[in-house]
Amino acid sequence: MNAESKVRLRLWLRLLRATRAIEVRVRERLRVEHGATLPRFDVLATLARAEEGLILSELSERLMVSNGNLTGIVDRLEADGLIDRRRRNGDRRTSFVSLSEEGQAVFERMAAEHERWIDELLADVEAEEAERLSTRLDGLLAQVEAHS
Amino acid sequence: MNAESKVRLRLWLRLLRATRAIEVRVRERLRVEHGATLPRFDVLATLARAEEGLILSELSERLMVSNGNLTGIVDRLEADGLIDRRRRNGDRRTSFVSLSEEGQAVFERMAAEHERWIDELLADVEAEEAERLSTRLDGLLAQVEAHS
DNA sequence: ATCAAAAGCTTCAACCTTGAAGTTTTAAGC
DNA sequence: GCTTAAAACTTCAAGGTTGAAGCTTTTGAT
Repeated sequence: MNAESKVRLRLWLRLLRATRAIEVRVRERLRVEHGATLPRFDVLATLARAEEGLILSELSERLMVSNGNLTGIVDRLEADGLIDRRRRNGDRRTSFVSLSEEGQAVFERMAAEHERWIDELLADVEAEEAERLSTRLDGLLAQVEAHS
Repeated sequence: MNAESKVRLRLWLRLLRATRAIEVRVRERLRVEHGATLPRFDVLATLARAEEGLILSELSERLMVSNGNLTGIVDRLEADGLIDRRRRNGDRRTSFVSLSEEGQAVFERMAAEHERWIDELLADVEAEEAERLSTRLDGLLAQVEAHS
């Protein structure tokens, strides 16, 4: 293995560690302050960004999780009254999902706090630096996704 | 919420997406080519780096997962003969864990491929760029960990 | 119109993950 | 020495996660 591969490997390990560190803290907060989990929050956030709603498979693609996984999470969110589920375009295969009124309200409260937590956690990252890093991670994502 | 917090939020979201994208691909490869999972690989990798071995709680801290979680993973790795478990310093509370000979061999094979996969996935990231990003993520991790 | 293939879900078993509660063992204070 | 606190695990229930297998519905090719 050449030296470049070591450097890339290190990048991947750091990426994973940094992400996990933040993830652990966000999970904890979501649980303690909202009785929520990260996957549930992610689903609500993705729906909130989608305006109209999404079919399940679109949701699973955006979240990068399996379809089977989403079935369960969405089941529970629906049971809790946070999302609505209906058919789309008369296609009887699809499950079109959107935020309920309550889901919208609940999400907005969580999202505002979530933004605050991240702002606190990353307080020492200058805006410019954050911008730069974001751009690079975006590029990185694009490259990774180009591989199949 | 001010503009800076939006930028930081975006950074976090990008971090998460990039990490997940890589993670999904690594998981798939580990499964298909080695019948392994990421958590198992992570445990082996951490032990391989530790030379002597580690007690469970040290392992859980490094991996940023709960103690209860590790019990199960380590149970299965032990059952598969990849790791050894014994007492340390006569302390009968601790579970001191290390790679078995087979575990060492299995890990080395996986690690070499893992490095290759990452090298392929991140092929378009220049070494210098990777270096820079790593350093920044390291700083970011330190800042996050400073928050409790 | 027919029928094979694809799309969209759901179900399932196995594993991962968590935090809370409980057990055993060690350390600390008196 | 005794007793309380702390440390290190394990167990457990609930939820998340996956890929494989299976079901229904739609699409596309003929």
